[in-house]
Amino acid sequence: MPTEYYKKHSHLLVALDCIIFGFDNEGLKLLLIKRDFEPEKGKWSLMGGFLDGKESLDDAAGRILHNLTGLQNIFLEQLHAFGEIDRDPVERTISIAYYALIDVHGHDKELMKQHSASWFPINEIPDLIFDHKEMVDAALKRLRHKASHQPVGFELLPEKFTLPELQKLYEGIYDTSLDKRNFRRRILSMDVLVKTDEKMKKYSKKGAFLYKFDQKKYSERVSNGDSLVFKPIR
Amino acid sequence: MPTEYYKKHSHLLVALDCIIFGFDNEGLKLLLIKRDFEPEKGKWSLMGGFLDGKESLDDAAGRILHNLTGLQNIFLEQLHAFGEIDRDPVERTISIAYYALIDVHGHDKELMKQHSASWFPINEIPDLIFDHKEMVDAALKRLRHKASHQPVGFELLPEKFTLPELQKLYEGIYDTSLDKRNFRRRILSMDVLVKTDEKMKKYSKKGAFLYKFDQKKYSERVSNGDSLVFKPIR
DNA sequence: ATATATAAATGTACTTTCAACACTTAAAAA
DNA sequence: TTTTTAAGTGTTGAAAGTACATTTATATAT
Repeated sequence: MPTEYYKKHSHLLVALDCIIFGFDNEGLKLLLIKRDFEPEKGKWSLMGGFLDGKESLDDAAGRILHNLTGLQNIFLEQLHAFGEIDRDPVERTISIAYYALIDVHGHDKELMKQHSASWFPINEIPDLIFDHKEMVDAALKRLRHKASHQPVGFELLPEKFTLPELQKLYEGIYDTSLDKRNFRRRILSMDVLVKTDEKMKKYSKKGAFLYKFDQKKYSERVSNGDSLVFKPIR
Repeated sequence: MPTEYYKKHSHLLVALDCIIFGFDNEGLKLLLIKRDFEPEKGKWSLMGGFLDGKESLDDAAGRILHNLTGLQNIFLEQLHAFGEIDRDPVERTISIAYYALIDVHGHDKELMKQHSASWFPINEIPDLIFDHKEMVDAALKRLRHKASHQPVGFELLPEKFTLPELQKLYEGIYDTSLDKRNFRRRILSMDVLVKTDEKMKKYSKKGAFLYKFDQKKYSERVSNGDSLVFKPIR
């Protein structure tokens, strides 16, 4: 039962919006949906939804991400709470934005169709509803910062990936080009990748060796306070 | 008018809680209040309040900080939205936590009394209500991260401060000791401090020169994309 | 007046990390 | 067998980071 003190304050709608990043060896992509309800029906938008009574914020964001992608146990992190008074023209709503990193290939195409969802290159984002552009900008900034300190890049690739792919990913994230030798040396010196004996010949005749990220090795070192930190990538 | 679509979703209380850091040359301090209302009356708590209808989240956090300290235009940054279902036993409430950095001396003592507020050394935080301990831990982590990349330390000191004070501050934030010569060289090489010709003799016979932070110089360089970044301090 | 005590201020040499740069190799296709 | 293409590999010079000890200014005590 609400006490008197609590009663007099206003109760608001709480929304969640997901900034979903993907990568497809061309560059960094953003997943958007075409809104099928008012207001702003037919406009491009982040995937969102409202908080239900019986779920935490993190769970709600996970549910919304799952609704669009069919994916679970994905990298999904709270970005920021957006709360300008008029951000939603219908009714005062605050939105907690989350950003997700997914492998652009491994998700449910049927759900994509249902939501009229589509991937956009990060430099060709169309006009978005409400304050969603602001959210995307903040998410990109966060991703860039995060990727320079923690090994989140791997979340955007399949389980096995080549070093040239990983380099392309970082080049996409930072919109820059990197020296192959320096990049490989730096990544391998972290000692969190495991080389397999398989080669991937999708992008070259010679083929490139596939690697896996060793989450266990990484976690152990981090929890040892071993200050293993991804250096900023330049 | 809410559309049908919006109506069916639940409306929640939105709270704001402020993690207020200060520094007094002994170490990093946290400002807490003794709650004067139920639930958990008499227990230690972060300063908080509820979002009113006609203010943004940032404004609300500023209002709450002002209510306790009398201060305005203070470093105040959103930390995280906390939304576990049972975090407030009275009613489902989500709380947006903000953290603030203030000069421990320059605030309103009268307001402090009214709220039975008190400063606690960061290593001697008493039991706190709800999930406030979690908020404090997250804020401290954020402060440590932030202070290693951006010049936020100055927010915790008076306008004029000595290098030994600044060093003590960083030692407090990181709970470590630093080499005087290396610290001074690093800080001064950033070229964002202005030396005054005044000396402060509070802590020594010889006295130490007072410096000011040159916000303008710093901002200019940052907006030039000059990648002037506070290196992590070890 | 002189000695003493205290914290402020300062410089150098060594080590590690960063950044720039070009050739060789594997394998498919011609 | 040659050609084409991307993968893979090392070295060197520059910059930044780290460790470390003595001198200086001034208040206080003798």
